[in-house]
Amino acid sequence: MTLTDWFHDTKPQRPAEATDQDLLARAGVPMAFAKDEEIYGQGEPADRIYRVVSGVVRTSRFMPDGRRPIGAFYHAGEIFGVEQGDQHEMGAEALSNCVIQVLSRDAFAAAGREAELQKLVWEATLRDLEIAREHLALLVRKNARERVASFLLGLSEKARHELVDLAVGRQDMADYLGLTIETVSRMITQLQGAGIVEFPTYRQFRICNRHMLEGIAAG
Amino acid sequence: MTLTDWFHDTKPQRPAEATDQDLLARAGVPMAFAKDEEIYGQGEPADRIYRVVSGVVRTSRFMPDGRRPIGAFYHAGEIFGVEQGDQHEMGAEALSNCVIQVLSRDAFAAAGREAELQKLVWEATLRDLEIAREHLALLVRKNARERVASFLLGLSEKARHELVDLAVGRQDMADYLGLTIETVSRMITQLQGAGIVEFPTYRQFRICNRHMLEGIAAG
DNA sequence: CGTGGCTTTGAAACATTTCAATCATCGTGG
DNA sequence: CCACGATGATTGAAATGTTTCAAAGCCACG
Repeated sequence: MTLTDWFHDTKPQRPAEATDQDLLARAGVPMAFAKDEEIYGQGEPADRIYRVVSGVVRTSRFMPDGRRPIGAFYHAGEIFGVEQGDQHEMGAEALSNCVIQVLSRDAFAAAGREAELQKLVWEATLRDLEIAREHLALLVRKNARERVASFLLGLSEKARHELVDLAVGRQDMADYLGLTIETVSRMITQLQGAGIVEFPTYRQFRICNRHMLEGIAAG
Repeated sequence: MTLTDWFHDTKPQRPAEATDQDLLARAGVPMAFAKDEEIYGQGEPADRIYRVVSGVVRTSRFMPDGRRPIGAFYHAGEIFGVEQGDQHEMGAEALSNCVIQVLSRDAFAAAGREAELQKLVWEATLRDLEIAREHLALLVRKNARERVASFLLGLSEKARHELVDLAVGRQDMADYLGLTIETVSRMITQLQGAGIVEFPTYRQFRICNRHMLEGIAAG
């Protein structure tokens, strides 16, 4: 599928998995990253494509004032690190121990898969835009309780087990949601008290009443 | 410049004006829209490309709950209405009386300018992403005063006169900034009281102390 | 001139942050 | 293996910022 095809395609676009995984899976090199390890830094050359095999990755950008707007979280199966320019606008770090499959852009070229590469870039950009817009809507319209509920719900949709791994600490949640640690903590306590979610440990939870959680998240 | 060229271009990408304007200016049909008129609706086929000649346009999306996250504001010279799918994810409306140059996508095809069209789509998407990210940073990290200051500053950069047209009412500002009308109003009063900006009328302003305004906007 | 829509202002209610203290958890070394 | 210390999470109380509700003011338009 070339970009032109893509462009004229009438169906709603979904991050396609099949072909991406093909090449990445065949030619990509699996690499392990430890928790908190940097996968690539802001400003480094963006000459590789990454796919999460396991673990959770976060992209974020450091601002002049020292604070850190977060781009997105990436979970197993998701592709990241694909950027429009040739240097990374945001850095990426492993939030947990991760296995990441890595493929250089040159490998695409070598394989004569330019078109596929373009498609990856395009899809990654669209996905980023969609994520940014949803995030925007969350920040504009939702209060603390709703934000936390949305966040947990979002995580649970990506997760494969009933017991969901938070992967991030409270500070990261707070940054992402535009709240303080303390507020996040209070909201979690509240949701837990209402029997809607359950936190066996600080970093993993289970949804007890999905319907209610969705009600809260919707506002 | 094809998309492949673009992709390999090393320079930081800026919404290019030259070629876009060429085709749009030559083949585009100028149309007038009255204030508050809908240019296209959410869900309508996205088969045209628009460029603002004069006036201000806003894109926004209606959410299930009735509220309205705003995509962006577009001023003279900017291109909008270009979308990845073939229907508009957001509607567009004229915030003031506008002149908009319109060109159908088919016209690009007819002119054998597919590549240019692709480039337009690509650039528009990148710009949207950049706007969304900046907006995100604003909402996550800034308080009411800083948000309003940033907004005014942003408008003034797009404007061509010292006396800047707001184009939007307080309600629109508030929606965009994630605040209430009243808070926006108070912040404006405050900035005015401090002699940083001046509002000769409700809908236009002048920056008296740009340096200070920038200081506030930065946080 | 009114009238209607938008804006400003005020006061009280509310949500969130801040600051401070306590508590849990986990890894480490005794 | 347990105790300890460090890190991160929770809780509380007061302060702050923002919203809400209500009223008054301003401007544009007929």
